[in-house]
Amino acid sequence: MRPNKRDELVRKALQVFYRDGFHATGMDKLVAETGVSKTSMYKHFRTKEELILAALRLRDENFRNWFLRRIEELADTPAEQLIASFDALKEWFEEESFRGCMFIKAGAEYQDKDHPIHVQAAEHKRVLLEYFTELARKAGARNPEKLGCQLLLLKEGAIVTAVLLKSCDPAQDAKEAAQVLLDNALA
Amino acid sequence: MRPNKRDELVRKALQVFYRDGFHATGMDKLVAETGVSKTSMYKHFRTKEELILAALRLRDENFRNWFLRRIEELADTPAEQLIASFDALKEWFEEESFRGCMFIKAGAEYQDKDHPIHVQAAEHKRVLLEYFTELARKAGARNPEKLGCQLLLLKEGAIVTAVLLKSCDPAQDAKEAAQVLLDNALA
DNA sequence: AAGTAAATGTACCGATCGGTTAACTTTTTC
DNA sequence: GAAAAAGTTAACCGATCGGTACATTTACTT
Repeated sequence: MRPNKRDELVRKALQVFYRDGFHATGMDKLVAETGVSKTSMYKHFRTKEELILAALRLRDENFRNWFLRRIEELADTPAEQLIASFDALKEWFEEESFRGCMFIKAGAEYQDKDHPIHVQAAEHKRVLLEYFTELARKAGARNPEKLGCQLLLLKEGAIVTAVLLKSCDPAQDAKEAAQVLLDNALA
Repeated sequence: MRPNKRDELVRKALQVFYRDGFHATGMDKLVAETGVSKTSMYKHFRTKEELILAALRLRDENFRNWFLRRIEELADTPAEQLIASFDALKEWFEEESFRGCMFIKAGAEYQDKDHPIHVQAAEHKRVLLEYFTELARKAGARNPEKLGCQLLLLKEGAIVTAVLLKSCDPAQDAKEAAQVLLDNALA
């Protein structure tokens, strides 16, 4: 049971789950797309749920790595970084493979608040909220918790709007809104 | 094929789809919960997709009826109504049966932009965007399209955050953010 | 009351669901 | 180089998927 084989399976599963959804993706499809046999798959992951959780962990790592790094590349000060995060979002939306937020979708397909998949999706959002809040604090916002949450609302709203509406430019509108909220929180 | 029977089936299907999701809800479960036979169900709806579309239409009607009416009850002027919409949202979030936005979930489970279910979910959001934009115009906003979209972002973000995070109060934070954006758009 | 058309229920279709059994290769260990 | 351990395979499990065929019951027309 080579660990790199397992990683490869998680990577591929992540792709397919993100593209096609969780319930809509059967283990047989995963097995066919990875080229591995079903028994091998179940040697690496005891259940489909365990595979989904592994895929979500990888997604969390990949996305946060990319998002935070990109923000730091785009801006230097905390205040500028809060705004730049919406430029990073825009880049994400414009990727051909963009299909919305995997954790929103996970939370939507597994709605029970005690379900491990729901819990893990919530954890991802909680960490991002902390990141925004910390940046807001460093930027000197009057109420960093509130500003952090408000910017998170804009980010989440922009994501679901980018999925459903092509008429408007949610990343740009969210960025301008963020600027107004930030100015207000600093004044 | 009494039309009221059909309506009753759609009502029940809406409940179950909203509670358990689309892919996770089989026609057999629907048939069991409605007490009708499978053949009858398929006399009313040629496919599961047709039933889902009917349920979404009903949801669109129900939600918009409630939301717009509640906003008008809560406030008189367009500017106040834009803000009051977040009080209405808060009431929705606090309902025991609240499970997020059915159209976000539909768009998440049927991601193909040409899929009828995705199209109908997008249409719901488009209509709400128009509503916000029209209110923004009547309120005298400098750029009503932009303000309308920004308030929609706050609304959508508040919904997905209400589903995933219990730590913060998304409706309240969204309301205060909306007030800041509105003031800024009127100044 | 007879005829008929709509509505219903039972039983079933092939395909796929998540998951397992048992035999077979490959690799590791001594 | 043989035995044990690990990894892989095809075939299969009962349950459920969306959807149908067909016989039966209900309701309306005349």
